[in-house]
Amino acid sequence: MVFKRKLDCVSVAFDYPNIPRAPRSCRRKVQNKRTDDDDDAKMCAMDLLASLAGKILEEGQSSSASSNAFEGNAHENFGKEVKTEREDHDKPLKSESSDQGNSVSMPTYENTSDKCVVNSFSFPDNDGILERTPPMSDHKKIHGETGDVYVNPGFEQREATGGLTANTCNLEDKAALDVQFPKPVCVDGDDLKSPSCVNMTSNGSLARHGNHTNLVRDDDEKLYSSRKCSNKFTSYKSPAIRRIRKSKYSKQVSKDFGHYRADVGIKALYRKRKSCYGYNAWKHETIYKRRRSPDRSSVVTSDGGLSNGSVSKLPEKRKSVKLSIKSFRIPELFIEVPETATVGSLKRTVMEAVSVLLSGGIRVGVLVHGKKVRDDKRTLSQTGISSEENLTNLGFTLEPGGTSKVPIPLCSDDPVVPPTPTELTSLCERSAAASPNADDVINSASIVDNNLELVPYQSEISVDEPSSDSRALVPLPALEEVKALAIVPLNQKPKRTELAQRRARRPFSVTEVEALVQAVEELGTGRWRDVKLRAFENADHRTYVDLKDKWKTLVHTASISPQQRRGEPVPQEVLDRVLKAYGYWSQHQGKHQARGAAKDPDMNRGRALDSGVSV
DNA sequence: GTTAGGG
DNA sequence: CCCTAAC
Repeated sequence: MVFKRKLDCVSVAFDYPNIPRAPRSCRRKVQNKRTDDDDDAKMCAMDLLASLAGKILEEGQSSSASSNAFEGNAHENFGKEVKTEREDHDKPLKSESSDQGNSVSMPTYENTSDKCVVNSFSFPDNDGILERTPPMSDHKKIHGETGDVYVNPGFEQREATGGLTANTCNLEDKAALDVQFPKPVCVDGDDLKSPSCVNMTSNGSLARHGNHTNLVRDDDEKLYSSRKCSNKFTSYKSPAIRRIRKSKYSKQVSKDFGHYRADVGIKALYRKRKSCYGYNAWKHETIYKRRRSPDRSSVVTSDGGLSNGSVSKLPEKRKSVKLSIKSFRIPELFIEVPETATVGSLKRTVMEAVSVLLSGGIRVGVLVHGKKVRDDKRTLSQTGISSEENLTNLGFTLEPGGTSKVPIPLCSDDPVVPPTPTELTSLCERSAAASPNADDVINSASIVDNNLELVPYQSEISVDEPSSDSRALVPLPALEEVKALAIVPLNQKPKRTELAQRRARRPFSVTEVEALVQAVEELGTGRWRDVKLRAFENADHRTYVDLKDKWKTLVHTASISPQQRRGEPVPQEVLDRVLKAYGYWSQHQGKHQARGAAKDPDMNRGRALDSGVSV
């Protein structure tokens, strides 16, 4: 190996104390003994470590204050909130989750809980700028043996009344609900940039409050992945989502789920990236975000501060189409709450469902005369959308999932066989015009009043596990399947909302890296627990797995050209030590560690022998 | 609970 | 950073 060869001709700059690998059960004791040891060198090491720890702490504080903005109080508070809730959930959920494993029916839930199907959120026309579009479709109610199935055919335009309209809602049964957002999402002002490219950009107002960013970002993410997944998809820019104004609900989202959403969003990103990028995809997070920026600027617009402002200045190259969206029909959300649940808890449950839906990424479908427009490359005029036309024939759908989402009709043939990556890619493209039946199904099992556990599957599954997409996309028409969907988590390991959270990324500082390298030099690469105890004992956020992972990346970093390295540059000297130690310990690993260290002429000569430890 | 390795 | 098999 390169490393080894290098190792042979490089003089050793550090000592390798001969620390025998003790049985795990005694290692902690050994560690303690070592600490008490009078050995000068070790004391020096401890001093060094102490100072290092100080630096680390210092750095940690400053970095968390400056760079990790989203780890702030909200983060902490949210975690606490979740934790509190979890405690309430845990017990009942345990039995639930274990039961849910593979069984197909859970009569208990049928009997004890009420289910609602949330079909659409609409936005009151509060700005007077919205134009009406007529209903494009309706609920289709399919009657079954034990319940009703609401098949959501897609877009539905709702009268905007500003309140909660429960047209068919009956809390004693599954019910179809129309839920309206207090504030609208408006779309208008599209420019046609080229005849062959539907490049919708927005030029309208922007949300004045913070909450819009999430949605915009999600949209962006989705957009990005779409592109990644399909080269043919390049002409699709984005629907112009102009504004999402803060509301009671959105505030709630922001407050209660802001962090969650952000996190899940990242997770979703990660998963999507992973499926696209493969190995070490998480490394691309930063780049990914950077890359998205240009798109964002074309989506978010002018009057709120996030905009680029360029859109509205675009000269009229041709006739533009102005339209407004008054309400989106959302994918169905199955919600299950007990009769004893409060209205507040119901709200929260819907909230969560929506949050999950959004966090999983959403996609916009376009309907013209009630028909899905599947070809994203067609121009608006080619599609029959023009200023001359009566735009009341134009409709939109909000569909769950990003690009990994496979529309139901496309995978209904065999819902068990996961799509191959190739299939996914091709489906991604088509998914832009996905069936409105690609409903999002969310099962919410209720435990105690005010404590509703949300078990999202589809949106999360679709993002987290592309391979299980097809399962998540089992069509709804058959009642049995609906029951299964509503009651049995589709993925083997249901991911609770809490579990969907990902630890914040915390790049290692050079100081930390040095401490790590130091420890590995001394302890080897197979004793991460000891490494942790030695060099990161007080760094709670660094687990030994983290250290192991960091070492892995360090070795990789050290073996690539400096140009390919990212993040805070690690001094070459440190990287050299990494390679050296890597080479050494890969040569003297396992049970031969101690002996190898003692025998190696370049490393630590005599030291191991001095320690008197033998294997 | 740790380690190792793939994702 | 996550997940999990293997120990």
